[in-house]
Amino acid sequence: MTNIKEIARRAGVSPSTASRALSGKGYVSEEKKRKVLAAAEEFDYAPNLNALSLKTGTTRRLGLVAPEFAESVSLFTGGFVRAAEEAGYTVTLFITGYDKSKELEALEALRRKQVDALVFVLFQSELPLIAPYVKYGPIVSWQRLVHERIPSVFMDQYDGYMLALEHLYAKGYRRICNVYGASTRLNTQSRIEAFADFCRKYGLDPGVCPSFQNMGDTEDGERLVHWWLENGRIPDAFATTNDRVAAGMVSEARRLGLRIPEDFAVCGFDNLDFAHMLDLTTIHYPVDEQAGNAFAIIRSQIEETDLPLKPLKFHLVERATT
Amino acid sequence: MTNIKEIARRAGVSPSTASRALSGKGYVSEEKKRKVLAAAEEFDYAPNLNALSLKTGTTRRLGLVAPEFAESVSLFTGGFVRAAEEAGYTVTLFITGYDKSKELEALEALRRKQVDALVFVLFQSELPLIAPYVKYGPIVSWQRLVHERIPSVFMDQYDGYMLALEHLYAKGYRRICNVYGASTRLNTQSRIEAFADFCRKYGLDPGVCPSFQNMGDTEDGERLVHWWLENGRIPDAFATTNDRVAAGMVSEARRLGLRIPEDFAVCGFDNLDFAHMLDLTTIHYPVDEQAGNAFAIIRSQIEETDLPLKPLKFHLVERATT
DNA sequence: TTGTACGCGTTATCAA
DNA sequence: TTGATAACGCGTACAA
Repeated sequence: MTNIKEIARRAGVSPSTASRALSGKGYVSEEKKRKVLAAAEEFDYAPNLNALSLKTGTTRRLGLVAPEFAESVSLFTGGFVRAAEEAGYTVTLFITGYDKSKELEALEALRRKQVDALVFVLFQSELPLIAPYVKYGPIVSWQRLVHERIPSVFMDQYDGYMLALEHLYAKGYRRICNVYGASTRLNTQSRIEAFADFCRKYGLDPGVCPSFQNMGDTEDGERLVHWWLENGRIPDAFATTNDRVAAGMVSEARRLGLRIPEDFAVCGFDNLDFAHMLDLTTIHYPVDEQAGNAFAIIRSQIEETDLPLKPLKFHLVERATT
Repeated sequence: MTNIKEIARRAGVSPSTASRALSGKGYVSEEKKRKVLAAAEEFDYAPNLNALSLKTGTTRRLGLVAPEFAESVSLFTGGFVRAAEEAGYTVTLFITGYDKSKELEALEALRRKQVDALVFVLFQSELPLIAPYVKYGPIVSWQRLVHERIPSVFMDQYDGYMLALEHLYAKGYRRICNVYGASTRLNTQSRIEAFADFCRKYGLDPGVCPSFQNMGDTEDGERLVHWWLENGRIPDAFATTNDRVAAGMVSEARRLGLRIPEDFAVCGFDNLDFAHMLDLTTIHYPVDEQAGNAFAIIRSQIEETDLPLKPLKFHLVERATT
């Protein structure tokens, strides 16, 4: 509505004096300062942020790119936005629906200076397509990846998965079935390594149960229960991709009258909201703090400082399914 | 990086010709157009959105204000962002943590033209404080409220709650206990009315069970089970605030060895993610489409058109707890 | 069909 | 201590 010129006119000073009075930078006599502030108050003045952005070339706005908005993504988003707001940044959301062209739109927003930086929850596009955009501003990834210019705040799931396996071993389970996620993911590789090391450590036969890959949904978990019934009931415990799969197993088992953990044990991963309600043993990891670290990295790059990152740790949440 | 002036110089034309060539508006000879586009390509030109925003006074950016990101709020957010992106708008997030001053920051963002409009998931502040800001841009609410200038996309829970009650009645339950949410909410009032009408319709005594108010957490649900055990096991069914309370009841009952629905029935509300996993009977309502309507209202106001709103309906999701 | 000049709102620079 | 001027990047009215 009213701009600084108007305020200056009303206060009987020049725009630059008004600017100084309002920003508190530079010399202004007490009297004029008073007048300017009074005029600003009276005529409901508020600086136009777009003008500021144009002038400074910076927006104090960050973009967050996610394929969808559910579960741990909203946790991450919440953590990121809170960290950002605390430092006076604002966050704009880009939901891609796993569509590469939408990812490109977010990258273009960076290029066109709508945001100062981007966090990717997940990449759909190939890295070589993304990488050139770092010249327009910092890009950080939650998804685990290795790239010179694109830092990632992932946690190596080797440790977390080992925690699950050790727990199952301590509880007496010896025929553990691994239910892995997408086979292309580095996380899956880490888990496979963890299992190999685990078997070596305790002298277990890794081939006693088959493993599954590319599992991720509740429905996958439900199917696993039927597989278990129809294939000799071999595994006595399942270490699963995530809580969704675990939840599918637990609820389907319940429907079929099976008993957990007597018939078989289930250990989830993520510690989502519903894990508590299902009394699901699971592995918790600090999504919030990963988000905080993502912001810290971005801020360090933007403000050319060097903010410390929080160390991150998995921990076991023991409930009723093991 | 490179601006339109630079491109014009490289292409040997004036900035305005370059602008016309790039935007496709106005007359430009084919040859110069080609040259300009080639130069733009070569020198990696991308229009600066801040300059555009300054010039047009509009950002094509909307603000979404929520106290936190969990459950149905993330559903709503997802729906809203998708609708907005489809129409070429972008969404900036404001998380208040139930802090009024944070709400004010979002309102100030509107005033300072960082966003063109705001959606509030929930108001913490008093309405008279919010209302004046509509002069800076459209404000829409998800929360139910009545205000001349601030439309709301709420659904009257009378219908939804009646659906739950009718279902419980049809299943043979006659001693229904109402577990309400915050007593100040209009939704609670609607539910109370629904229950009164329901009792009248079937000639039931509304006082056969006590009602509860201000219930909303899982823990509240857990406590209710203990109340039921210690107070004569009177109600044969619970109609609850939301799925959280219902989930608390169901899982606590399970832990205590009670049987649902034999000992008592439970009907939730919201149909959240975990309702499926707990096999919870509940009332579903289309959060997504409410979000779509919120966006439609905003867009109608901004673009001065008149977009149609989708009609919204509750429906019962019958599962194993009734 | 093209180019010049101006304004969007702000602040930094510099001269007074 | 103050004010005129320029500049951020763009679009566009208007003149040529």
